[in-house]
Amino acid sequence: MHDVAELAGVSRQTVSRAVNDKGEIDPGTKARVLEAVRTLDYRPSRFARGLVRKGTVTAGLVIPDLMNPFYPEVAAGVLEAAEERGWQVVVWDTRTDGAREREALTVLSHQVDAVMGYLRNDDEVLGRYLGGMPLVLLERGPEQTRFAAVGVDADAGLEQGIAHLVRAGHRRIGMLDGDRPVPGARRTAFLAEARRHGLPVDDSWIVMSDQHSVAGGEVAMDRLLDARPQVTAVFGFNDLIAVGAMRAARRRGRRVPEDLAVLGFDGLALSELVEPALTTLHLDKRRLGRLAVEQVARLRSGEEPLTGPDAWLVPELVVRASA
Amino acid sequence: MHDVAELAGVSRQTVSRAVNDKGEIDPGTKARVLEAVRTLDYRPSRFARGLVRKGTVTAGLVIPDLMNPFYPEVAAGVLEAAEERGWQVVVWDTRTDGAREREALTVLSHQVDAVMGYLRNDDEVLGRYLGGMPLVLLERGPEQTRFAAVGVDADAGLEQGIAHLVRAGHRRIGMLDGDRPVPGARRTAFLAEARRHGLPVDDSWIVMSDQHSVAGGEVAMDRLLDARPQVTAVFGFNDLIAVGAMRAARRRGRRVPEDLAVLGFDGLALSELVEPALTTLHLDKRRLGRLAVEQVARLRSGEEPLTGPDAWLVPELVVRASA
DNA sequence: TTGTATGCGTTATCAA
DNA sequence: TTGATAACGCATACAA
Repeated sequence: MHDVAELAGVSRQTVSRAVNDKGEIDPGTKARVLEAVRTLDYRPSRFARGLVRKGTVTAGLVIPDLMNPFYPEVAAGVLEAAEERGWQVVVWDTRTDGAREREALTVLSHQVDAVMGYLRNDDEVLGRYLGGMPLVLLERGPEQTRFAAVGVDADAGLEQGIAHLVRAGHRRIGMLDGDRPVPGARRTAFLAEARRHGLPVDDSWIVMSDQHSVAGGEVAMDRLLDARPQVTAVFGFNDLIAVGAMRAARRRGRRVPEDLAVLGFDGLALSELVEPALTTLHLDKRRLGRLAVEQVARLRSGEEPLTGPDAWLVPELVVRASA
Repeated sequence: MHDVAELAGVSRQTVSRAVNDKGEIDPGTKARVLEAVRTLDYRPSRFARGLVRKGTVTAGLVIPDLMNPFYPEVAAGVLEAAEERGWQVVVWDTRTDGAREREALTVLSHQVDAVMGYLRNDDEVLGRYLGGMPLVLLERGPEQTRFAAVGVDADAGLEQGIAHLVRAGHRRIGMLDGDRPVPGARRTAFLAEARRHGLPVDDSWIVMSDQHSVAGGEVAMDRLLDARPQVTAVFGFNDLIAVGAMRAARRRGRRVPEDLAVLGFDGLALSELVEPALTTLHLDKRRLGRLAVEQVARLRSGEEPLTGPDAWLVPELVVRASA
């Protein structure tokens, strides 16, 4: 800025006026200044600006895997709501790696005003890396964290899902669980519903899929079919895993849904496109993202964050051909 | 910071030391300072920090639609490469809206150090909104812009694609084009290849799909089948449109690939999951994203940006069941 | 181990 | 219409 002022033969203050399109400046000098700006390729420092002009809000969004179509949709909701508030969003993909997640927090805690995201590290670790930064957790049970959170009501979802399967006559229902740091709410809800319906189902009917992907679902389904060949229906942790289950089952000669019913979770666009189309517990992922932004806003304004039903979206059973 | 220093009974300098984990500080005072930090909920201003510590780089990434699985994959590449360089990325979803895109540029030009993305506005407009900010354009032809760019070699792709269809005996080949601000390279390449092979194909065999989505592809395919019922193969602007084409064709009683061969573009994960699996011109989208980051780095360092083959990825024909 | 002085690049205030 | 001066909040060099 100093150089520009010198080249244009004015003070730095006048440079500021020209660059920011203020009034109170002679059109001639303004042109001269802008000319100097161009020749010197000068651009104002965003830091100096931010220091003196308050009001720019930047939030961090941490997600495990952009390749899983679930997260882009949540992110779309976040970006949309952030834009409406005039916020910017720095996105970080941890590729489901705890260490990378901590790195993300380290960096973001210095560079943004609040963080939201799917985080695997536990409260204690998060607190250490956060340094007082407001945090909104996605998808962590209300009693599982001291931070503000938004998430999914797995109980309500599985109540519908299992009831649907049982209504269709299934009793030997397996589950392909996702690999999560905390014992998942979906698994817990699955077992609770199984018990409630008196199904002959316990932990041995659950197989972990170490990847939240179609490939992971295929592998897991192979294992489930080996361990529990008598299974007639399977609930997938998410749609990708459920699609993998369908593929593995069909590869092994089982027809879907005749020999094996498949129920997914999330309601991805993909679920309508596979064959047979996937019956799934559909979630409003975009709304989840918007809700996260609202929680951040509450944190920032000192309001009480949302809790209970307001912060816990209920999935909706969408019945298609697979179950 | 001042308040913290006062509460802890030290100078601001000592606060800085405590907060930044420097040596040269008595453990006792450090604890006292951190205590004060906590009670006052103090967090350093990222602007003041940035002002004094150089080196934080933030890039902007502008994409048209996070819901189209193509873009998250590019974004994943961008984030990955950015992380390796220690950069942060502010993501903006324009929802394919030119005005929203200009707003993004307005904001980002003040808040980041460089911008990359899929932009519809033309060079002149971009220049006006950019204010000197370095820009890397994705997917704009080399001769179509004065900015640095990375993209896809549609010619090379369609050469393989059309040759494959012709080899299988197709001559009446239609295209479902995407709706783009500039006349698309894919369309041009499609027509050139059709001519080269002497196919009876011209603009009347091309239908615009106003949405880059499965639904858009369905609608467009309906229109194509109405206009050109004799079509035996169709090339979709992208995989989503191609999948839509398959669905429309089958809905109207045409078998794929027996009655209608379908060729996609992009190589999304989805293309393997639909039935029949989609033959497509597969693109390394993650690499595209990484390349964009490299271009930004070159721009920043004053190096010559990549051009020609280095910046233009060649798609690879992946033959599956649909064609 | 701690404090003082200085500067980072910008805008706001006020005087010229 | 312009310029001088004082913040903005922090970190670095140097002195104590």
